[in-house]
Amino acid sequence: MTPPASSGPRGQKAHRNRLLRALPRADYQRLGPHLRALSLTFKQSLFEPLKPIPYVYFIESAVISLVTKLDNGEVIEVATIGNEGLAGLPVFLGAVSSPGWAFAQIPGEALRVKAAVFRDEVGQGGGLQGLLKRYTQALFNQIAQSAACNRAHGLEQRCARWLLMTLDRVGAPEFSLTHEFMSQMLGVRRATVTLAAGALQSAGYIEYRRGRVKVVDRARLEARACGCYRVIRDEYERLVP
Amino acid sequence: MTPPASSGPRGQKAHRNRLLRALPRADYQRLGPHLRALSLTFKQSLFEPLKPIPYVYFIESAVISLVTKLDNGEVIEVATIGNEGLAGLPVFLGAVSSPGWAFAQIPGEALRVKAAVFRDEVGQGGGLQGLLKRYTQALFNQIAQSAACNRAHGLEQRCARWLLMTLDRVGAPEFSLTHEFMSQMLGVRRATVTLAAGALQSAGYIEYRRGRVKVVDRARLEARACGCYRVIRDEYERLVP
DNA sequence: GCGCTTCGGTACGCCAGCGAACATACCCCG
DNA sequence: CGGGGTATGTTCGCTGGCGTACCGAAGCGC
Repeated sequence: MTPPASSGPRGQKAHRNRLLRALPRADYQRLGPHLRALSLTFKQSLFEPLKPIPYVYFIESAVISLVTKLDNGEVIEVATIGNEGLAGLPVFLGAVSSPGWAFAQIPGEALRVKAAVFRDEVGQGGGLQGLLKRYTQALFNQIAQSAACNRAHGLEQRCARWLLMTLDRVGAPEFSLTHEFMSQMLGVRRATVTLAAGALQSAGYIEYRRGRVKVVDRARLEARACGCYRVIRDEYERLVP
Repeated sequence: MTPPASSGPRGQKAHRNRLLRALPRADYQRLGPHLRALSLTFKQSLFEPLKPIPYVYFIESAVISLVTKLDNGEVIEVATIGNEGLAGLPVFLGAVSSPGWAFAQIPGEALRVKAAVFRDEVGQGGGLQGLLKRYTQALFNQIAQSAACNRAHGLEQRCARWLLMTLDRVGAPEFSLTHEFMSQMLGVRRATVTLAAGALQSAGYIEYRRGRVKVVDRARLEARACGCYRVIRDEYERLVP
């Protein structure tokens, strides 16, 4: 299903990444030769706060967390990135580094390109430019919605939203996840996640056992989540079809 | 101090807007003739959720709130925009509209340009493109930091941060502000703001009377705020000097 | 200077989520 | 098959902020 990590790309439409698929042919032909497939392992770091961002990653099947590290050392997730997008947007936006931190939340495949090469390619104008702008807008919207959501909605709703967003990006109904990890992403205690997840489980929306979750009733899970989920998803659809 | 609202711009360096000042001369000469100065009144709306964004506003002395409207009707601020930037970024990013909502939080001057004209000008490439990308990155960072901050920090710290960010953009140590308004921006109850603001007042950092605040000890207010304030400010300095 | 509106202060009971523990259950590895 | 480590379950008291409500006071328009 996924090509071996060492092989190069074998044609635009073989990719699962939506940005690469949407790229005009001519742009892809310039960019393609610089793409290098690789597998990302759990918690593998893609770039770190205020250090130069070395590569831009087009995500195929992994799921990336974009987090902000606070003064007290706590990290909080501000966005989730999957095959709809790319990690390393600051490079597109003309920054060498950013205060954010990106790592793989779910292991999987990605294609990377050196930051300098990517910057050059973007500099050519072309279709990549516009595509990435629209993607920026969608990611922008995701973060803005999360910011509001973090303030206004209770844990159970946010928990449901988070599961759905990860679910969409993983593609499979079951994936690895501990309460501990989720608690960090959501910025709450582990014990509090246990309660919220327990509620979702006993309601019959999800099932989990020791580090694995399975969504069994997606529709009702979505009904339980806050509207933020839909707002974010719809905006992605609208901007990066 | 501010030009009459009806007059056109009288030269690039007369502007207080940092983007316009940083714009290469050639770009400014193309864009300048399309700029139209106007005064923004309190709560004047610049664009609304999912409606076409008619104008892009370069802010001179007003302060703009970018808010997200939630399903329950509540609005929460996700970013503050002042003379360091511009309202209507989705136009730059190739969107016709956005789920956000922008309005004047503090009245003042701005220069606006029709969205279509702005889009054309950006399409020319040039210096505007890169400048706006870096600005996008800075705004991006502001929102990401706010998202984390909203989750992690107590009201008093966020309150201090908010006051500082507005202060920086207003330019004057005193400005109009009610507890009620601030409570909406911060996503808390009015009564809770009264407590937090009261604490800051009795600590001697600020003074207020019926809808006006005055910051009397900026340094100590900054010490009371969370580190998010500095992270956001420094990133603006770094990207849009 | 009067009255109305708007803003701020305060109080009540309530609840989500906190911090810190400790108890259990699962699963992998030896 | 039996540890040991890791994940989950549960408890305790605590606190920040909630919803609601009422009151006083400042300012504005007349």
